[in-house]
Amino acid sequence: MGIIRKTKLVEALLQHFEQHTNALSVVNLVEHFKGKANKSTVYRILDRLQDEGLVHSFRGQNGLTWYAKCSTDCSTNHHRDIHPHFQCQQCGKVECLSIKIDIPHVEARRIESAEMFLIGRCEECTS
Amino acid sequence: MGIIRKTKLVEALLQHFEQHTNALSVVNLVEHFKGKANKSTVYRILDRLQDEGLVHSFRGQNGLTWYAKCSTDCSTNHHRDIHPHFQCQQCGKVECLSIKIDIPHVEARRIESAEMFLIGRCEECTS
DNA sequence: TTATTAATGCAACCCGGTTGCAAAAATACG
DNA sequence: CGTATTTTTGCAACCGGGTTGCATTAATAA
Repeated sequence: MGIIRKTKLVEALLQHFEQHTNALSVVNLVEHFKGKANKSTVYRILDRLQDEGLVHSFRGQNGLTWYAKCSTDCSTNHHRDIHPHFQCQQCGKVECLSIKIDIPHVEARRIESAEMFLIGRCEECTS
Repeated sequence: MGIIRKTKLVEALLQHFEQHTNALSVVNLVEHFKGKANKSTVYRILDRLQDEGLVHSFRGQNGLTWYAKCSTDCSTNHHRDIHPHFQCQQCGKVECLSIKIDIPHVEARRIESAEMFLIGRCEECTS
């Protein structure tokens, strides 16, 4: 009854996520699987993996979509994980930061989720 | 020597921002000025206004671009204002929150800027 | 093994945003 | 004020990330 089928491409994508701790942009993924998978297929597999709670997505610098492997505390129904994402403006890599961000309490508004995107320099690129 | 010219459209856009305290999506602006201004022109004026430090932009829910009037503490060279943005998931309105977000210190990374986007319900939409 | 259902490829499409260029509007200047 | 200069604008075409409908193919169920 597994509603998501383990096709070759699904396996390939999952394996790719295992091998890359950093986040991956959809554009890169489409490029990487060019010839092996159709663009639409990549998009649809990512959707499914996100529905399954295996990966999560967020938007980066130019409104581009990024995906990263979910950590253990990222369950199926509890998306939009409450951790910030970081991009190094030098080398361009994007990663999940394993710290909790505190969601501000705002008067007269009920906050239900929050996204934080940090831009800076990673250790390697700090000269 | 004002490097930005005060054309009718620039005035119109500025006035529009005066009248709307909430943030405005570019899509809405283009729609609103349809017939009076070309799409490209709207984009270009917004760019210029941002360069002048009169408005600032950020990305909302679907990677769409939003603009809002800069507050007094938002100077020309100090962009990407350190305040969070909020969108009501019920009525869709987007606004700047006049609270400071504390940028987390992250080990082995130099953080240079941060963006926070909050999703929830505004007072009117909280039943 | 076959029937069923989900996944894939393809091609066309959608839409937010950008660009090159000629025409029009602002500003500078004599 | 009138002209030269520079910035803006409109237009039309384009770019690219992302989506969709549909027929074909691959997984799973039975």
